Amino acid sequence: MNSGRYAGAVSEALWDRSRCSVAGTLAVVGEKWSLLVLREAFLGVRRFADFQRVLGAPRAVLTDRLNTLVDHGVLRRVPYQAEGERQRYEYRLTEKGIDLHPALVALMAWGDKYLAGDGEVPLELRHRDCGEPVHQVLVCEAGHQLSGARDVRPVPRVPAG
Amino acid sequence: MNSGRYAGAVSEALWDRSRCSVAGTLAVVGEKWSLLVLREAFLGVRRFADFQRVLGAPRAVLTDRLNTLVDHGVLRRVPYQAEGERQRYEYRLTEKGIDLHPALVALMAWGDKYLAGDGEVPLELRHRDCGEPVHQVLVCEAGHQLSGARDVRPVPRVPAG
DNA sequence: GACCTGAGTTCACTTGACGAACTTCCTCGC
DNA sequence: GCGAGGAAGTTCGTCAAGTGAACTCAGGTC
Repeated sequence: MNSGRYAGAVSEALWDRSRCSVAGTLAVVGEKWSLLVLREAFLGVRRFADFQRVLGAPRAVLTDRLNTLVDHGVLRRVPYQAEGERQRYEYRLTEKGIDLHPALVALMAWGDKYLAGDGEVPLELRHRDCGEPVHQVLVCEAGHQLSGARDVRPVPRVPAG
Repeated sequence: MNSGRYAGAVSEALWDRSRCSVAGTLAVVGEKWSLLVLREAFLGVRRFADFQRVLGAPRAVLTDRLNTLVDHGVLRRVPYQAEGERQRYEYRLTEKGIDLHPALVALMAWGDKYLAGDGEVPLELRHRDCGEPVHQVLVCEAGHQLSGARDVRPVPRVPAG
C-alpha cells in the first residue's frame, strides 16, 4: 500500500474530501447547463424563453436547473409584467450568484487560451471604467502577486479534534 | 417577440454562443468527476487506485474521465515502476492542466464562502514564499484592481464579416 | 503453481438528458 | 363571450450516462 504518498502531496489522512468546497460548489452548479445558464444571466438574460432560445437546452432540463439555482439562492424569481401580457417571473442573479463570476471568468479564460482559433476570442471582458481588458490573478495578503499555481501551497485545516 | 432585450444586456445577435469559451471548457472538464479528478491531481494524486480511493468514483467512470483528460492534453500518462511491481502509468498534470488551477480556485472560494460551516474552511491556499493566504482578484491592463463583477463590461468580438 | 495487487472491463440497473407533444394561464382582437 | 396566441411549463417515450458489483488480465511474490 502507501501508493498515495508523493513528494509535495497533501497527506490524505489530514484532508477530509467529504467537505471539499469544490465538490460542494459543483453540487450546486455542476450539473449540465447550470453554468451556461449563469453565463447567460451575467450577460443579461432573465426570462425562461430567452434562456431556452439562446442555450437550446430542453425545456424540462432548463426548468429543473432554474429551480435548483433558485433553491440554492443563486438566482431569484422576480415578478414582472410586460404590457399586454400577464404577470410572469424572471430569474435574476443574487449576490450569491454574482459571486460565481470568478468561476465563469476562469473557465472562459482557459477556453480562450486553448480552444479559440487563432486569437479569435468570442467575448472580451473590459474594465467598465477605463475600458482596458481584465484578467484574473492570485495575490497574497502580503500584497505579492503570484505567478501561477506552483506558487500556491495547499494547507488542510484539520477540524478540531 | 423581442423579449430578450434588456438595459445592459449584450445584444444576442452580436454574440455567437456556439463558440463560447465557457461551453468549450465545460465540454472538456464539465462531465461529472472531471474537476474533482483535477482537484486531486493538484493535491498530488497520480495513480488510478488513489484517485479511485479518495474520490469513490466508479472505476469505469474514472477510466473514462482520465482517458478524456489525457486525450485533451490536460493530463499525460507517465510510465513508472515501483520496486517489486510491474511497470504502470500514472497521470500527471500538463501545462494545459495546470492552467485550470484558477477555475478550481474560484469554485473552491465560492464553496468556502457559502457552504463551509462557521469559517471552517477545509483547505487553505497560501503563498509558497511568504505563507500568507492567497485569493483571486481581477485586474485590468491599466493596473486597476476591480472590485467585482459589476466593474466588468463584456464585449463581444464579432468574427470578421 | 497458487496467490496478490493495480488497473481496468463487463454487466445489470438506475438516473439523467433529449425532443416533441401537450397543458395552463393569461391577453388580445373581434 | 370566443377563438387565437404566446410564455412557461409538464408529460412522455427514448436514449445516453452514471453506479456498484463482479470479472479479467498482467506481472509480480511466496
